[in-house]
Amino acid sequence: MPPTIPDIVISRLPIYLRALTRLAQEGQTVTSSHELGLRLGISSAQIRKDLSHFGGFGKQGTGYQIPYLIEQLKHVLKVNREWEVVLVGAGDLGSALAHYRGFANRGFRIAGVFDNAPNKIGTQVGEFTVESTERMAELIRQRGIKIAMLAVPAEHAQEVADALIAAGIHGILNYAPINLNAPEHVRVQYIDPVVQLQRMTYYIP
Amino acid sequence: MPPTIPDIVISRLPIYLRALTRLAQEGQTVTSSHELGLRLGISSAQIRKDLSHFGGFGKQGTGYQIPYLIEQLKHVLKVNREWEVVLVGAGDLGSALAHYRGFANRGFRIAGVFDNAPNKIGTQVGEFTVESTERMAELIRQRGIKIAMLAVPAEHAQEVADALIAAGIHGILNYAPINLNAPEHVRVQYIDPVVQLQRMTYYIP
DNA sequence: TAGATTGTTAATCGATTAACAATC
DNA sequence: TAGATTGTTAATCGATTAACAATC
Repeated sequence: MPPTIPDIVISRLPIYLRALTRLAQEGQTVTSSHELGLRLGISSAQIRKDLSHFGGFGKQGTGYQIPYLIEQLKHVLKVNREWEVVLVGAGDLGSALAHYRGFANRGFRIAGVFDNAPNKIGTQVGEFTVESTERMAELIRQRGIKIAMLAVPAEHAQEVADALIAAGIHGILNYAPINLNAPEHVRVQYIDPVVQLQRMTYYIP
Repeated sequence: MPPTIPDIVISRLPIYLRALTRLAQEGQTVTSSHELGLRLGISSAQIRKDLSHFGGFGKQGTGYQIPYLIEQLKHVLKVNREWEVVLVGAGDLGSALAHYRGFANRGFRIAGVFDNAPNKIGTQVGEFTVESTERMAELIRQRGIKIAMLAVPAEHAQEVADALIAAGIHGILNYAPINLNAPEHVRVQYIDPVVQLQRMTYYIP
């Protein structure tokens, strides 16, 4: 059995991947743990240690080939393929997410947008026609979709989450400002701008 | 000199505050570290330890008075007052943030929306008229604003951040998918949905 | 070769948990 | 009083860092 990788290590890999992709865009082909660490405010030892969980991706004396390391990290994170995701909630935030062009080249594609408000159903958001939440489970099952983005009001987040999980969803990116209860096998990630803001004010004189 | 509180403790306080506020909304007036921990998937010992950094807020045998604990946490996090924030970037995401009604009752108020695109300047987003980024520093200095939300394309994020910092900003909530370099005294928090999604795919079979 | 940088080991540091006296 | 729960101490656990042999 492969050893379990600490979750905190996994959580840093997308940050490395993002920085490496940017370095590549800037035309750089090689980097070192030291340089990457400087950019990210992380120690070079930590970067080397994190990467060493998955194999030796670098060369002594020269460092890491950026395109190669990008491929390896994508492979580890399983984003060397495209994941379809459903988006639930077609309000301001859902609409912004539906329009966002940054998912495609990083491994994700919105496969459908759902809302239960009668005045939303049938309307167009970006390239999507908003569908009734009643048809949500159907699409998820049909296409084997594993990931959902949840942009509904806090009052409805738990019930929608329950429906998503029942339909086979394994990961929820929750924009509602509320904690979700979910079974062990479902990963929930949270995005709440106010929580982030409140994490800053403590430090501001 | 007061002892330094670990950053990881501070980062959990907004989560506690959010859950307590919800409990209060549900009409509950008292809770325990055990109950709160169950809701959040955190051990009761950790919650008690975290809170004990700031004082004894509970009573043996009965637990915590929710309204009192809420007030105390707001005080610790300095959100028992209103912080003005500037929003830079009036695209889809900036527009969604400008419309978001969830800032006001949690300690934050958008004081101005800025963009440098000529076709955006002067337009209305929610209750705001988009202003040129040239007038940004003026407002920040005038009103002593300390916090900014950054919703501009990655290519411009660093230069805008530099301008914000020069104008006196101490905290940046960065929605651009790029790491920002900032001096020691500036707190930067990141919101990148793709990073969150990539943190889930590793675990999904 | 000399310089640079990796991958890894051991040491250090810090965070979480368990346990319990105090007490409501 | 008996039961419940806090705040805190000490033990455990896990993550980060320092250091360096290996080697490009």
